[in-house]
Amino acid sequence: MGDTGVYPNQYTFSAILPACADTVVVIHGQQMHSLICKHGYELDLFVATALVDMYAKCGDMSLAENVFDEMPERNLVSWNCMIVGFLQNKIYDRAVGFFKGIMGEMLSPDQVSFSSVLTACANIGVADSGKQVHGVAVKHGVISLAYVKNSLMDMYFKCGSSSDGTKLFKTIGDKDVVTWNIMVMGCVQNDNFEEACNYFWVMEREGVPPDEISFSTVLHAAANLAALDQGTLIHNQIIKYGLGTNPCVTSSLIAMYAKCGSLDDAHRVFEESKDRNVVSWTAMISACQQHGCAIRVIELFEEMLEEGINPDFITLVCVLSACGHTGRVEEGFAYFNSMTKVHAMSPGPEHYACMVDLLGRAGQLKEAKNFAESMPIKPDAMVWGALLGACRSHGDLEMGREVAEKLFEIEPHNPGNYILLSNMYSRRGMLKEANEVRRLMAFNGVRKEPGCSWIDVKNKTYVFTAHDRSHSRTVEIYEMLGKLEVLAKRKGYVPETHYAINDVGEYKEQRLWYHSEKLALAFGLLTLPMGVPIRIKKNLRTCGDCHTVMKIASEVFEREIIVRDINRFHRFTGGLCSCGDYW
DNA sequence: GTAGGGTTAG
Repeated sequence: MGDTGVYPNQYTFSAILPACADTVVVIHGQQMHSLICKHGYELDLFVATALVDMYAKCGDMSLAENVFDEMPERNLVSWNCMIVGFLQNKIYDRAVGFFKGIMGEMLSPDQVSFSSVLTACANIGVADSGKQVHGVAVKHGVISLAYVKNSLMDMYFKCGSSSDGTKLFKTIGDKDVVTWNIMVMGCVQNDNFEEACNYFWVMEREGVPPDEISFSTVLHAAANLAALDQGTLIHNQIIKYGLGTNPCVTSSLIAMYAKCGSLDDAHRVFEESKDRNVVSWTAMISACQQHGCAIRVIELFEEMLEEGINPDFITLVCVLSACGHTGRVEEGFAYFNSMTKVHAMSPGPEHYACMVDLLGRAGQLKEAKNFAESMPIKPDAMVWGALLGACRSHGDLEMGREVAEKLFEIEPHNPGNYILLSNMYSRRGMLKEANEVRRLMAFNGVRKEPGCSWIDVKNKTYVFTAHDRSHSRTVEIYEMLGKLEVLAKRKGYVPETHYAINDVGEYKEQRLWYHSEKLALAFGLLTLPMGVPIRIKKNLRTCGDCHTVMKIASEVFEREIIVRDINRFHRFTGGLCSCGDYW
């Protein structure tokens, strides 16, 4: 255009600016901005609004605000662009501020303003301002508009008022797929995974076709329930709706199968997926990580890089922790350094925690501590938690105590830290100190979450707590455990009594023997036919003693036993565990 | 020219 003697006008600039925004490179936009000034269109309402939008999309809200401030006149779209800009740049309180600004002018907010500001409120996470916006929306008569009511509902769920969210859901007559997705997600956020699945099937029955977001959400719920049957049913629906190759859906499928204990199915989905992106690769990498296949994690990561796909920060969490699992200290450091040097990422607390864990596991406790203390960002609970875990594994009580003190300050309500330190004391026979830690825990009002395990037999779920005697086949279960005890002791089993710290003497040994996962195991041995794997799920980490017993049971009964605890899988066969005794 | 729901981790 420059050579043709034809000059761009305001329409040209309004049309070209969105393209600059799409490149998300602020430099192009700034060049265009200079050109606009040269031609004298910077004060034009439409051009300036497009400039605001462009700067917002390029992530520079201060430049966007400069343009906005210089505008001689602004319409509702200009204001909305500021709200959306702050929202997309995660500066939520300013988005709310600009919403209030609209009402200070003689303008009336529209559904764009409402749905955007409600999303900002949802992200702030406190219902106060969201509730006020609710009132304003009612006054402006926009409450029945789909975007507004959906955003409002989502705001209530994200701000912890799920009863308000559910109430709103029930009043919505014309529920679209987004309405349903928010409801399913609302259940997931409240850990009501079964209810999440139920809502999904109701939606399906009511004839609302699920989209990829519906599937990834409900698969997340099924994964959390470790419900393979449910997950497989959902997979059938995915195929029915033709979303079997959608990368977002395949990522969730891979994660679901992995979390339900079926690495083979996860792998099959991954192999069959054609357009893989960083998320689906990471899902597969993480699946291997959860199943203790650290070498495969590193192989997959290298394959991914060869295919020219850039990792994200979650990929690196998996890779670094795989290096830690296999004692690859040098490789771990090389990958860690590659984050800044090759992948242009700055490591987050998670990555530093992985490195502390890596050094700690390798027995380099001093180096691990130095690493934590010389981090460029302030070490958080995750980092100190990794170091405490290492102190426990290597029996460094002195450092453990020091680190635990820090953790008690940073996160006084996490029971895990107290239990870890207390167990370190009792392992050394320092029962008085162990009890003191327990007392401190009680003093701070912290309670250990009661452990429970569950097992599915013939489509029914049976839940066990420690010492549970509520099951109708309790007598047989305890008989089976007695039999197992004899066989285990014959194999050289010695109870690892430091895992049951509150008790003393023989009683202590007994308490250990009736942990929930052992009860579930006994029930599985009784009810499931040979050749069928015994799948047990636990809400906490499994204890070392149970881990030992599971290994022995897999050998003496010739059974495959799969225990899914809070953060990983243990697959026991022939006296060995897939985790390589590392978890 | 502006808008709602999520995917991979520990």
